[in-house]
Amino acid sequence: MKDYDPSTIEAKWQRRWEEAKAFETDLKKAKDPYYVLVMFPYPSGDKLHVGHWYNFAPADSYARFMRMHGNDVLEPMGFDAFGLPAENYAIKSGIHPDTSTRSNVQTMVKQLRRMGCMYDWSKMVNTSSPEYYRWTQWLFLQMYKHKLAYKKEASVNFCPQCQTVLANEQAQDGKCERCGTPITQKSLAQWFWKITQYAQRLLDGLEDLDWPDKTKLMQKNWIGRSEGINFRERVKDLDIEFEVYDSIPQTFLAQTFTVIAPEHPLVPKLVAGTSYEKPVMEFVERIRRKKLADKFKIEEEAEGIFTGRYVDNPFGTGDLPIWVCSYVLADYGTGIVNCSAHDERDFAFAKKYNIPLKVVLLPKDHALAEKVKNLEVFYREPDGIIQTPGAAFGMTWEQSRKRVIDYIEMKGFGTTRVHYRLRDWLISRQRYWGAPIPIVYDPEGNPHPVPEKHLPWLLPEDVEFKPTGKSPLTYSKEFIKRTENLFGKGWTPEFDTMDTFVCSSFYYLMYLSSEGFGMQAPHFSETGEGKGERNHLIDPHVERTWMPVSMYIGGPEHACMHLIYARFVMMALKDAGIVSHEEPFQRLVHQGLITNKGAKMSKSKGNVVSPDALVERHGSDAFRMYLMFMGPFTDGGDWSDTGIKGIDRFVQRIFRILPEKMNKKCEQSSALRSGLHRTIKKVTEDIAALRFNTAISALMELLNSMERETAIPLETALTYVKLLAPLAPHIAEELWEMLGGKGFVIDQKWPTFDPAFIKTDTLTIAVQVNGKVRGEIEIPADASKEDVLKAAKDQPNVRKFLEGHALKKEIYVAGKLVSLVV
RNA sequence: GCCGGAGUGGCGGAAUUGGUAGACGCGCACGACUCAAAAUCGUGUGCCGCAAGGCGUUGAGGGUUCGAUUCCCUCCUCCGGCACCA
Repeated sequence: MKDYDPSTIEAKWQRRWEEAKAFETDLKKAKDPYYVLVMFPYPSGDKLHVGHWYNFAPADSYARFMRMHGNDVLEPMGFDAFGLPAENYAIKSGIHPDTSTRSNVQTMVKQLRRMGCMYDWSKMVNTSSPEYYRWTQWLFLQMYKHKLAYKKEASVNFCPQCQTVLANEQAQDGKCERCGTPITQKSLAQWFWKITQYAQRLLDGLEDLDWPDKTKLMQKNWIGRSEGINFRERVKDLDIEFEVYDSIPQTFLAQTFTVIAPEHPLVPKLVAGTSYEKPVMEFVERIRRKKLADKFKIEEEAEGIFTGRYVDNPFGTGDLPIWVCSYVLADYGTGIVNCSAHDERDFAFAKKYNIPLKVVLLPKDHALAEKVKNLEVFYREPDGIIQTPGAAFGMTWEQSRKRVIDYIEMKGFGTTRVHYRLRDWLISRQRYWGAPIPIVYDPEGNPHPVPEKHLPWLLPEDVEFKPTGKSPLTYSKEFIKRTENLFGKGWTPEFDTMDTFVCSSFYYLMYLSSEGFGMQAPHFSETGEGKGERNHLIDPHVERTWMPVSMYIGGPEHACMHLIYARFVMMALKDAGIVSHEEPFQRLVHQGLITNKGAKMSKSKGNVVSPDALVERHGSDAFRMYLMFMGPFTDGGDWSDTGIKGIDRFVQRIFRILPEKMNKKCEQSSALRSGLHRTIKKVTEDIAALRFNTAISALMELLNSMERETAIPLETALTYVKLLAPLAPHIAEELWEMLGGKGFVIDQKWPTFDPAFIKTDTLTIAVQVNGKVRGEIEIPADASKEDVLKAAKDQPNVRKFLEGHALKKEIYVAGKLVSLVV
């Protein structure tokens, strides 16, 4: 028997699959659509690494498993090709991002093909191709049309390294999501998408999604729904009213001052024409400058200045001085907050500026209570006791909440309101390698959408890549000339491009779009270009049948970025009547992260592991099975190739034992039959739950027992090959052919098990005495409880431990064990 | 600080409506084959014991139970997320 030689056999089956167009899915004819999607990769110069394999290969095994269950499976692949790395590479090397991206895509497609996954390459997408970003721009126009896109000046996150603004979601831990540089705050006019309008729907929708609880919780926290009171208040001596948001209204009688954000438009009005105007406006300007100069760090100590104005406090607890204060957020709540002794920051701020405080909550502990009363220590605990006279007196902080809210509403001081932490999505980027925002400005500076007939609104070529804080597109003469030619003299284009997360917020629809109505037949090209022109984003029939994505697999790092943007865009498209579903991804699974020496693989750390050499030596099947066998798919782990040998041996043994032991005439032994059905059950359940590691170990166990048989019937061998097919597709096809199977094994029906065959005639029961295992007994499967207990007590070693003791209790767990207590 | 998750042999890991902890694999040791090595195959692999058998054990400590990796409490360590959101 020859050894299994992956290089020839894998190439052979990849060719056969392709010739038969085995993995091209007819979207319109599908009866049982099942959409398996992995988060599409960035076409980086690092090429395909072990992490991609760890993600893609199990996803493919699952897709194959679903196909063998009779589903019409779509498993597409594409590239999230816009973005900073290609542009940074261009700055360094002078090579145009389009050139390097095309070449990277070509290399990666080649590598991906060698994996032998069921990718339907006819549907490939590349977000940087004009055929694709035409739709990214179309999406922008839809958002603009439905008043979900707007431009405003706001304090935004800015990365001094990348020289661009970033969305809230991309400022992680105060650092740039891409390069790790500390983020600064800057006030700039930028384009936003109104994701906040969907806050409640994004929250409610989570309920019915089959997603990891952790991810749902992260989105929930990110949306940050908070219920509280909006107080209506008046400025004393001025005809100005405003609202103040308070999510913990229990303190309202303790409030002694009010703070307002420096950027708040009310600030100038408060101080206009008074002696406070000059110092206050200087203070505001100083904070603004700090933000402009990238020097404003949020963790710095709070600063503030008195405005000379007071709130005409309706509660009758005295007027509240109004302070401008650096720690107040302009875009959360109303930008104005009432302060009390029972908030830690307010407490510190008041002490710093000698603002009077009032205590309304005391701990039960007397010594501590004295300190709290004397304002020596800050205090706020759920079990603190309310001291203010009235309905809430004597209640705990926690209990009093509802009572206080009812009282406030009854008195008409304010009304309950809901606020969200979620901010609008900042989509402008001052970078080159992205989809240009399809907006032009008239000579007065008013924005106008670029008409759809001019899409794609092409990304100009004649630019300067160097990041200067100015959008690279401003250097393009062609871009400016193009705008003036089309719209008239003095018109200028928007120079910013869109966040790449816009491109990826709807790509799952683009995979489905290549066969829609009114579109030319698609054709595949190495770069993913060449999709025909069409008038609709997606065929409604195809969208109805194929959405939402049945199984979506990707990293957990996207929980509050891509995964929330995509949901928002889908909802907006639904409201615009473009799609019928509200949620894009029904089931979501996060693969684990593969690290190297404990660190995330990255080019800068130089610890990226290339799979190419291992695939060359052991084959795609062995390598993917090794990755799946390492541990649970959702766990990941530190990279090591020790142990791939075990899978290599397994593969070679399958290839040897199956043909060697197969005997068409032999009978199936009852032990083998039982083992086979047990394995079918285990493998079926495990793959369905993405527990590939235990599915593989079950197949190893069955192989071990088959090896002990003198011969195995053909049917058993064929069933084994089918069970193997999702996990090791090439070997399975080869064996299927060798054993005389018809067609592709991937087109066979998945085996089913018969519970009757799993049962065995005798069972082994453990016998415990006082909780310790003292022996084992063999019993017939249908033995009665009495017989089992009798046999247990007769077991010689058990008897030894029972002698001389009175039996207190006897427990029989059917089919498992007997527990005796003396 | 707040919210999650996880700690099992030399290693990756298996087993949870509470029921024989360590499946499967790696590594290691010994043996077979070989002039030899690699590959392959066999046996063993928590501790004591030739064995029968005994003892121990799932981060630490306590609790519930006939029985706890699994449930409860306290603590330790690690990982992930959020963090001037009033």
